[in-house]
Amino acid sequence: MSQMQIVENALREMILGLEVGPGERLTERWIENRFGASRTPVRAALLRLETEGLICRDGRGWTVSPINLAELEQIAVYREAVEVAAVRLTSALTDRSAIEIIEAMLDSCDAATPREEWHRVGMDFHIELARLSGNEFLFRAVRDAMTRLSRARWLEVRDEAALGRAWSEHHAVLAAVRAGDADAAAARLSAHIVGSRDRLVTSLHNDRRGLRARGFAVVAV
Amino acid sequence: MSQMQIVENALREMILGLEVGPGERLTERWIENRFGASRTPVRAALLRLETEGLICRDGRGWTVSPINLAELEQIAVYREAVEVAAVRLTSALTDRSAIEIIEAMLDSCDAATPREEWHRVGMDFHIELARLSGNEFLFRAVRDAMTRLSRARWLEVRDEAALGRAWSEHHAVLAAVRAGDADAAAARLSAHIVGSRDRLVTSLHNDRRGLRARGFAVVAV
DNA sequence: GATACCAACTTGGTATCCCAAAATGGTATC
DNA sequence: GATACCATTTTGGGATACCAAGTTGGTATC
Repeated sequence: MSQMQIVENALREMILGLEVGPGERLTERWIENRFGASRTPVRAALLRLETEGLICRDGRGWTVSPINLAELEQIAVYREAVEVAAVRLTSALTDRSAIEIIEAMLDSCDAATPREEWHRVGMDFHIELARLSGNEFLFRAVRDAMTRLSRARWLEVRDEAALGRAWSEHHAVLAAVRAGDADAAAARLSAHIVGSRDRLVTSLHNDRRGLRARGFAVVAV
Repeated sequence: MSQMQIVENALREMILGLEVGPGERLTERWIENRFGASRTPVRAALLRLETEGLICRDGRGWTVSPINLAELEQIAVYREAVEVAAVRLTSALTDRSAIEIIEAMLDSCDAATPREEWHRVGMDFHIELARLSGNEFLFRAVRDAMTRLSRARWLEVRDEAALGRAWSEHHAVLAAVRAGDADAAAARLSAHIVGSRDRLVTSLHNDRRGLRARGFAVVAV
């Protein structure tokens, strides 16, 4: 694997894993030393991560994108549009064998499963469902939206009750898709996304003080 | 303006203007000489254009993205999802003054207007309508989709009747938006996008031989 | 004439060097 | 003690040198 990809992936993991806090400054030289690569691949990786929205230019330098409440709400609207379109296509599929795989993925999480895994599976549910639509652009849009939401969703995952609600909503969507009922699937997914947004915004709002204390930049509306 | 942006913009114009044909190979050294920049900004520009889908990796090198029929159809589905979501938001706006600006933009095109301008205005209609929604992600999605469609739409623009149909459909959408009728606006926009896709696919199919003769790579389904 | 093989060239990937501008930190002045 | 000013350092943008892998073209062999 090329140096650029190594740096890109490692840096993405650091950002998504909150090892570098939202709002933190990044210098090309620091990354260079941190990963033992030269500036050429480092800069290529930064350009990539910028298009993913994980970092942003800060004047002449780079900053880990802050968690932006207004942006999170806009993303919810955006992902509702693309996910609903995708799930309608998926509901029309004749071959529904892949649905079982997704359901099994959901069921693989139990009380013993670490939070990190719940978090990943919760995102992959949406991504894989969109992938099934067969539309590459809807798929990418959902994947990118989930990536952008990823850091904020860490907070939601700490709420046991919210997780249970989300999981049962996931199952409800899958049931409608399996039945080929596009309208029901769309309605349930839509409700899930709106509910998910509300839970996220609420817990973010409650935790803002704590986040700032940890040095995380959280931008309000 | 930085060298990178100069190279990026100039190269984008060349690609969108079909000055370099779809499927054509690009070498970093050629671009370097063509624009008098060194490889650092050239590589940065290439990485950017790759994320826009205008160029793609071809093994170890770079290629101007071919015009891909299957991809165009997928983009139509994608943009229908995001544009309809955007126009619903736009229809809910109380301040509709910006609608007049868009309408004036459409009306600025007449028989004396060069085809290039018709093409640009036709794209900007959709982009600006999405921008009015106020949702940055829907806006970017529409803009990116139109960029990806841009080269193929050059072909449609040559058809006088198709242009007239498109323009009257644009006006119909605007009328519904101005009336605040989100459902009608959504339905009309949706029909326009589907019709636009059909016209595009048809004319592309008819012209494929001519395109190949000009050295353009056109990938079928 | 076909083919196997090799040398020269081309190309993208990487490292490194230089530069201008901006940030930093210390110091002199009030 | 606050502040204006200047030297130093740091930083990102750009240019260039080098390398390994892949391509090409020619040549020797059969």
